[in-house]
Amino acid sequence: MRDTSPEDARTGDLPLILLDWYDSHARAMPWRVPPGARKAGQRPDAYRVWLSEVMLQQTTVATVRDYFRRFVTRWPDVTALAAAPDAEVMGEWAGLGYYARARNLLKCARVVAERHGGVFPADHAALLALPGIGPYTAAAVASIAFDLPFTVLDGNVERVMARLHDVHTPLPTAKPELMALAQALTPVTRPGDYAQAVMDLGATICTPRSPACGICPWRTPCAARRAGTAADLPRKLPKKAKPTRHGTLYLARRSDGAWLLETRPDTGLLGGMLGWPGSDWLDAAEDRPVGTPPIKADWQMLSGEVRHTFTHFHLMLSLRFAEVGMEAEPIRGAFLPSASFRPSDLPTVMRKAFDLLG
DNA sequence: AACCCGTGGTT
DNA sequence: TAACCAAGGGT
Repeated sequence: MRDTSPEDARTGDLPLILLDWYDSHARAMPWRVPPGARKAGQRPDAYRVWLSEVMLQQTTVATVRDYFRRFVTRWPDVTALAAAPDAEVMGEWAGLGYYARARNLLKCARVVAERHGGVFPADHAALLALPGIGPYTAAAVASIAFDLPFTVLDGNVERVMARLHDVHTPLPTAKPELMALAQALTPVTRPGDYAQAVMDLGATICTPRSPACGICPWRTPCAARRAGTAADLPRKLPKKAKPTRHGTLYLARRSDGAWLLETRPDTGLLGGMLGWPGSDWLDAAEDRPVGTPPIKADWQMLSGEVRHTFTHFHLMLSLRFAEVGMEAEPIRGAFLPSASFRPSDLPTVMRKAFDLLG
């Protein structure tokens, strides 16, 4: 067993202290190879690492687990994913949010399939050049899948570094400073396990609200713990208030059970996703926007209302419902046969509207 | 550089 | 209940 006394901290062996902690405290995840197996030479599949990392962008592990399992069951490798129809991938992603991720996921899979022979490049710069792979994900795949010594800087690492070094500069200004501190600690040995170890530390011990400093493997060298500032770090610039927008959705059911839906344009909010036709969504309107119905029908207003909050605004939607005959011609959207309509293919705000029908 | 882009759980 | 937060990337 390696020595983890305070002596290590003073001699600057923080990475080893953390790796020792990780060896016994690593969280188990479907895309992860545990530290014991990694030491025996096993490496995680780069496709699974990449897929999990994209899903985990701004998304909790608990939410990602089931999506990840469904994706790898349906598309076991990048070639299979690259061959999938857009609508199937967007439908499987529905509910996860940040739908540009799914569009870029497909673009990336197709580039890897066509230009890299179906193999993810073991090269940081080549990874960074792929759609949907930014600085964090490139470093994560390079280190976790290929054990290349790159430094991940996500929300966890920012928090851990801000506390370890008692950095009071608010985010996002502090980002370059925190990156430099994180890079200085990244070891050449086991960089993949180290990257996952820092994130596990941030997720389980060095948590945002009440950090468990008493059981932290870095409690001795931690400057914020010494200063009593851990729970207040990292500082963040205040966020803008969210405006409230209003709009109307139209839900039409044909006599054969088909639903009138449209695929949204692949740019902007809910881009590329299935949804109910409706009005524009406007700020604090005196009169709620009604727009133009997508089909000629006897529309009835529903009493209920959909409330939903996006990243940067609240939304309140009123609903109108109609039953139409087989001869009816949509002005917008297309009828989707009930046999091929899965409510789970809808983004959450649209599924809320469907659920409101009962 | 600043803004856009989802959702669900926690406090 | 409202605010905060999560393995960020694109433009």
